[in-house]
Amino acid sequence: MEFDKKRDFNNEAEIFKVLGHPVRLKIVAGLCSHECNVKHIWECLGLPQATVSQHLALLKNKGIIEGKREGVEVHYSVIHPLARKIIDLMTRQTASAS
Amino acid sequence: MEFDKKRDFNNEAEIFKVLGHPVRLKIVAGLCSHECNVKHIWECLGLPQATVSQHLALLKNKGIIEGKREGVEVHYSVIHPLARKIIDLMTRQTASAS
DNA sequence: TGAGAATATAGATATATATGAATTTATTCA
DNA sequence: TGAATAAATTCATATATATCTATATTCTCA
Repeated sequence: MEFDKKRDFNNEAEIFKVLGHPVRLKIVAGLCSHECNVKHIWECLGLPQATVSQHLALLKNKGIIEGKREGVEVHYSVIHPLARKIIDLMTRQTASAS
Repeated sequence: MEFDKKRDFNNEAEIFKVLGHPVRLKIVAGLCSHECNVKHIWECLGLPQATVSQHLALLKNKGIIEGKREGVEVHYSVIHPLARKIIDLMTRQTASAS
């Protein structure tokens, strides 16, 4: 049976849902190549600090990124293997996926 | 600059957003292995017909699936290449992605 | 043509999410 | 300690989404 009531993908759906926001996707894609601090992110993206911070909090709660405090700054990096693979796949697609 | 204000992933984010719902993800995953009609889907999933139909409409509008009418029935299949690859990646992960 | 089955759509309502402003917490360093 | 900077949290509000019920559409076939 290809549609199995019992075999669900709830965890995976959670991941997609979180990645399914342009700002968060941009953040995760950026963090995939360079871990960095929060200020750098919101300055680059031209977004309010609070907005970025809230997106980061969500990403952290879902286990997609993790933050390490280094002095005054908190450095974030992507720790979720599937998320990383998905971003990889996506960025390799370049323009063909629109 | 790893966070580029101009280089966005809006199209990709749309795809993730649509896949980021347990029911839709299950539908798309199922359709990846077998195209089939609507009744089969909602019967297997144990969901109201209207609910499934609306999820299908959304998936169709986003270009992830397409429906072909065959007599009384409409058969759906996955047509979005990136979506297909993502589902592939996901199902290959099995239990490791939770 | 008209009954019946398969899908789709509309409208209503509950819930979730996004964002901005203001505030708070955490940390450094003079 | 206290000023300054980085980040997180809270609260209010606007917007989007999910789902249900009811209804409409599309097609087949007797």
